[in-house]
Amino acid sequence: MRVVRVLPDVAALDKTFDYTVPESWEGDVRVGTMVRVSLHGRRVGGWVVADGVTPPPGVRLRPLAKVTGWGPPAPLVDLARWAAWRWAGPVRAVLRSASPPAAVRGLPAPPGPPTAPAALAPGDGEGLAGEALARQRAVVRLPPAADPYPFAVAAARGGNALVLAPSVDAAARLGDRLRRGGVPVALMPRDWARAAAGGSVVVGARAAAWAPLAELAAVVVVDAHDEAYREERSPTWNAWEVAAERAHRDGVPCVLLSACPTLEQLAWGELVTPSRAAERAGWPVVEVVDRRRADPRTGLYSDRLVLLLRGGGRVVCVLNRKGRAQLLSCAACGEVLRCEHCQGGMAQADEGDGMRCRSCGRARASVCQQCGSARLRKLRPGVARVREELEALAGRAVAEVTGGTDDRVADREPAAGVVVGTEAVLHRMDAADAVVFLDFDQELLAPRFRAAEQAMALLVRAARLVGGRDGGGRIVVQTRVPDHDVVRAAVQADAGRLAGPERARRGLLRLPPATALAVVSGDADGFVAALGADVEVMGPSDGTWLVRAADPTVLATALAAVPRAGARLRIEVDPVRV
DNA sequence: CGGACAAGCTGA
DNA sequence: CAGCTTGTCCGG
Repeated sequence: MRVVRVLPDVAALDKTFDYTVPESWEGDVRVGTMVRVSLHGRRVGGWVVADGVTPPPGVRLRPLAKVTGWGPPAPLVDLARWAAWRWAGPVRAVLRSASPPAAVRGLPAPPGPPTAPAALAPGDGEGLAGEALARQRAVVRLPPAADPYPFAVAAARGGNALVLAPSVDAAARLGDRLRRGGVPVALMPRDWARAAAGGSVVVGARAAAWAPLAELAAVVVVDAHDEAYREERSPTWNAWEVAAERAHRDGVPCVLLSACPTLEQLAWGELVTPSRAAERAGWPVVEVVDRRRADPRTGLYSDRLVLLLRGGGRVVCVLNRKGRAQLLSCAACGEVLRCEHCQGGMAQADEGDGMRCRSCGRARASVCQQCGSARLRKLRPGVARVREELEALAGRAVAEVTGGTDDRVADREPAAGVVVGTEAVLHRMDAADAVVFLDFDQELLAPRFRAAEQAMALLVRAARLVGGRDGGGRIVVQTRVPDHDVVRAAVQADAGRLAGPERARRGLLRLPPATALAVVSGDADGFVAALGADVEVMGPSDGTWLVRAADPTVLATALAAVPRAGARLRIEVDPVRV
């Protein structure tokens, strides 16, 4: 009797169980197949994770209850195990990402060969693509305005390529272009079955790293630095790393494209750069407005900004602060307004005249706790307030975009207009004549160890809206730190200038990639206490511990060595912020 | 996870 | 001691 091992899709049950395979389903069951089984009197879904196993003696086996359909192919089941180890989470969660969104009962016939060899604009990055694909691990520092398309086409020529883009939208656009170019495309997750059938280039966002391709030919990751590639839920796997591991296992090239590759990525692969002239041409002009000597009363509004606002054209202003004012002071005595309960800073309430504590959320009237004056000064105005002030300065309508606005601004705003928003505005718009970072220091000096890389990524996003140097668009950066490595790298259109100093800083502070980190929270006292000597445990502070190891392998091994039976804890490996 | 079952608590 | 809550164990 054939026996398979099944991992049930049941939360908090990371255990496998053996079942017999009824003869009528012989051919439908293999490693990865999605099944239903009876477990403790109920029917649950799960994956076949091993075939032809010898069950432990003394258990009465039950037959599989149902074959739901196709699931991740065997090598991906193995890769899922690796990812679960690498990011210290349940295999089940990873297998879910690797499974089709709806039951797949059969695969379509693979498409024929490409209808037309995908055409490329001559010289348009094709040389660089060839150069990159000739390596097993390449990081191409592709400037913001350069087109990733030639890389996708070049990868597709070799057979079943996997192309990842940071958003579903970006993936769909790239997929459309490939399809128009005559390349058969499977867009994940919609075309899961077509991807599994082979013969197509598979294009998709984060979860497409788990696309069911057989005989992978090459991997291309577009905008590989993008944090959208990181899964937020535990296990916090990163799609570029999963795709890279996959390519490595299959012995095929993996190419990461990014205008600002992360230090992890630079450590992983071989850097391929375009010519200095090409990289320069791919960045817009970046203007620095030095605010060190600025009158504090002019606040966020430099003469340069006013000139741009009045000049017509589409101007996008970025300020990463929501609401009206995030910090207030008394105009009479100068005291900063603080919460009477927790001493946290008070923010202006979104509606009405009151204030709300940013830490504990308690509300109170807008009156100075020191002198009772009701005349307040806004120390940190938010987007809502800034919109009103920009409108007054510009003499034309200013639209506000926040995380809540979900449609694309391009669809409803005139071609020339002023838009202000949090960084979400950079995702909601396609084009602009200028992007102004009203307070870039907030990004540069943010208390997160990846702040510099994240700030650089914002500049890259902004550069996408305004285009390359010859298009005439520009980025304006208002800052009191004009000599910051990020600012200099962007001004000189040379992302490489950031890497060296940033790597040195991280090394000094023993932060990734010099070390590997995990944040452990929840019911974790026992867990962290049992961790081995090759990791360093700090904390707890605020109920979370920080675990540090020499590298990701040591970290994963140490975390995997401690049993977690029943403990309700969360482990975030490679945290974005610590 | 969720069902089964045992041990512990309460009120008459 | 029935009736209920709470805790622990276990699944093929």
